[in-house]
Amino acid sequence: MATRSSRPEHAHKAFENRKRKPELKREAVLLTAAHLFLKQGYRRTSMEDIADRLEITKPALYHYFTSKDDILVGCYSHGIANILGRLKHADEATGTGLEKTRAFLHAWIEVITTLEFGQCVVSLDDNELAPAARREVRRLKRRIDRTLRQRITEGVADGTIKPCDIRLVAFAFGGAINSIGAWYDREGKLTTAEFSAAYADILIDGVSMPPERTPRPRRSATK
Amino acid sequence: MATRSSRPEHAHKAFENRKRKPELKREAVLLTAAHLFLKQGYRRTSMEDIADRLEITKPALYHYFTSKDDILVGCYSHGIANILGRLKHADEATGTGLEKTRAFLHAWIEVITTLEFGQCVVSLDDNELAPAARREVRRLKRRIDRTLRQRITEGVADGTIKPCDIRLVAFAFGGAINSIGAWYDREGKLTTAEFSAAYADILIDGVSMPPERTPRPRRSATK
Amino acid sequence: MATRSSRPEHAHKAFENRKRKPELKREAVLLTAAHLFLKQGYRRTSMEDIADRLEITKPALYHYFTSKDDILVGCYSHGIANILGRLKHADEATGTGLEKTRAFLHAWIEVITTLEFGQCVVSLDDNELAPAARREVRRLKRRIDRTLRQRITEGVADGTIKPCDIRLVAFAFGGAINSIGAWYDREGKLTTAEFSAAYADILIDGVSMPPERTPRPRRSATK
Amino acid sequence: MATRSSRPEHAHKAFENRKRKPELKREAVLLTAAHLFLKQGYRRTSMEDIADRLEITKPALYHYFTSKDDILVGCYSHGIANILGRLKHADEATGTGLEKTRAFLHAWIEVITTLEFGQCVVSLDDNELAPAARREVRRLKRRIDRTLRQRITEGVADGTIKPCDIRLVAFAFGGAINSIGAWYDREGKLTTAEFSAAYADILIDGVSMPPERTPRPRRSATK
DNA sequence: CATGAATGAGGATTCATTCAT
DNA sequence: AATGAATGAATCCTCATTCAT
Repeated sequence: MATRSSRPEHAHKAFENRKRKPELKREAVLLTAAHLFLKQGYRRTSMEDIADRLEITKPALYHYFTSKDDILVGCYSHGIANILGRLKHADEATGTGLEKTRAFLHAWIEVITTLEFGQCVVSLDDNELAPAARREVRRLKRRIDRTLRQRITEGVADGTIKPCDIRLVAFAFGGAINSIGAWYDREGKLTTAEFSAAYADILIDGVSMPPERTPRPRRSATK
Repeated sequence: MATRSSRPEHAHKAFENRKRKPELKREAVLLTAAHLFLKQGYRRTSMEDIADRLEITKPALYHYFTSKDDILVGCYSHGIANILGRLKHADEATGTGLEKTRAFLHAWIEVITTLEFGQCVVSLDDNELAPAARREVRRLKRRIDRTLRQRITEGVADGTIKPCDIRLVAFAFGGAINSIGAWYDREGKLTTAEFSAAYADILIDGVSMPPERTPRPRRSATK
Repeated sequence: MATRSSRPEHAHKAFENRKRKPELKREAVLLTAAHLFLKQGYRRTSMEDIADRLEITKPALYHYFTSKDDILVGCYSHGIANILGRLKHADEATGTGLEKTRAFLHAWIEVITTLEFGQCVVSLDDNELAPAARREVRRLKRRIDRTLRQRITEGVADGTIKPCDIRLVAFAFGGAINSIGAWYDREGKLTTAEFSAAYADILIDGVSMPPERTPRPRRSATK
Repeated sequence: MATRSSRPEHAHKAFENRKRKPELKREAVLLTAAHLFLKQGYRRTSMEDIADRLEITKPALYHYFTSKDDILVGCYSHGIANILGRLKHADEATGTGLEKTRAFLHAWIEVITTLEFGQCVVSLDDNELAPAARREVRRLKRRIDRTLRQRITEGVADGTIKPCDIRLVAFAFGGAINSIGAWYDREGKLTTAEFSAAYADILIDGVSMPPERTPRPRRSATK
């Protein structure tokens, strides 16, 4: 209990001073918690882990959050708010359904790779949440999914996207994007923007070499 | 307390008879455990949950496995063995790199959707494993990834796959496929084969409408 | 969290104004505390509960009382002072021992039903008190008991009360009266005075039908 | 954790042997818990207190009971079962309403003074219980009260009990009897039977000297 | 005076695991 | 081979109380 390791590598400075904007401290708790939840999982992260890392005591956490669940909900809320915010931007993009879909994926990928909160939304298991909170979180998640499907549907309608099983496509895109958190290295060489573009293109355009645009007729197209 | 009951809907019959191959029982434990791990997560599944579902006692589990970890490792092993087995088949397919890649994805998807063990490998958090086991599991996972990358590389080489960031493509495919477990409904309408094909095609061919193959100049290209 | 709100239905107005006699505030705290202690029990009432209800902060409570215990002691003191005060009145009544006993019970019942402080004395568990306070409280409680016994003794002496085990009678009366708090509804239909009289009569006169006043001599009274 | 005082003064021998009727152990837990609950109150009695006294570990308690609440419910059930059992006996007594009421009080007092479980029912605060358990307990408690009122009503009907406010009478009787636990000394000089009789008589017959109904002299009063 | 913040000391409960039989 | 019993080590959470401002 005495010799706890863990230097404050994070934004724990918020707790250095007693009198300080409580919002900052809430934020600091969420940031730290999000980090640990992603690294070790929700269950394996104890309130003590979080407190230790912030160099405060366990009960102090309960000053800002009523329960561990509440902290998780906080991470989700932050993440979802961010995602929806950026996604709305992307939504205002004009263009073909295909372009809008691409913009949507871009934005989504960016949130995931930029914010740990965003990653919480896609990586953490909302089964941990109490029923009420879970319902709320799922409602918001569904909203993201629904928006994506609408873009795809538009694309199919205006002929820029191939007729396809929209549900399946949305799942494939979602899965590919959500998995990013598991391996993406924030310090990698690609810039976030480059990465987002490249990743979105892979998903949208596929990888198969497009048929040569030769005059000769071909039948054996991809499928 | 609570409604622990739950009729043995699974393969617990192995325990009905006293005289029975222990191998069968080990199998039954793994099957049940895999099911619960996937449904509730490893941490939230207690040894008692597993024992209850099998209608045996907790210590009996320790007859077949030395620890909860050991059970998890068992699930992984089974899953990996299966995946590698089927993937080897797919590998023997001949054809262009593109075709081989497609066959590989097919096989992979099939394992995931068919076997709970397969799903364990991709859905469960290997952070739960002891270091040694974790290393082993990761080695095997990497093997799958490596194989996929090789197929893609072949495709790029023989011109059937567009030049692309292979690492990125492999991740996208992996993510999309591994996420299947989260939403795929074994009782759905599509047959496994149909589903695998459709899903693999989405990933490989993308969804953007291929440019018209006419000789005339085009403007409204995909991007 | 939770619905702590609860408009100040009680005498918390003492805290509305900054400049105010601290005595009033002490009183307000005690009143609120007594109410909560009786409703939820001492242990289940947290300092925060009290503070919330008064719409002040927790540390503010420590301005007026040194500890939770101290508040409880305050409730007891108030209650005992009140009880003894009223009981002295009753004591000054003249008449037979029976009449004085009846008057005593009256007064006692009235204190219990009228004052929450009075009820605290009889309903709250003095085991919660620190040893010193406990001794004091018990001394005072004993004083009440002793006074009652004296009245009864007088009644036996002057022939208005049947010879009986005085200790037992005092306990029975005490128990019946102290239990009132558990079910008595301050808003009930009986007025306090009516109720007190009726209740005291039951205790003193019993419920068995008095033997017919026939001319024949009888010895073996009720039993 | 090492030097715990508390010699096993109670029936903890049930835990001396590993293989033993679990019913005995459940019973031992309940007995010990009832004792402590009565002595220190439910809230102030920790699971560790109970475990220590039984010289077992805390989690072992959870082998026999699912929660602290469950233990309390156990005490209540035992107590209520006993009370109702004995009360049924008393109920079968024939005679006037007055006699039946007296028999009922007898029985009730006996249970209280004989069994700690019985005392739990009347002394412990059922507010501690979870809503469901509380409802059940209250239902049973009400049954006792209802039976008492019926006896009284019968007495009023057959003219052996004075017309009175039956609800009030039942409360007075209940209060006086339930308070017994607070002061009754099992080791006292009166035998339980004598005590029960005396106490019931006080309640039923009151203490006021019956009006002399003959001019002739009297000698020995009622008792 | 008053307050938001912080804390130390429990307390109930869970669970993987090990004994004794 | 299998079981009921038991345990140690957590883990979440509560609360009376004290600081720093």
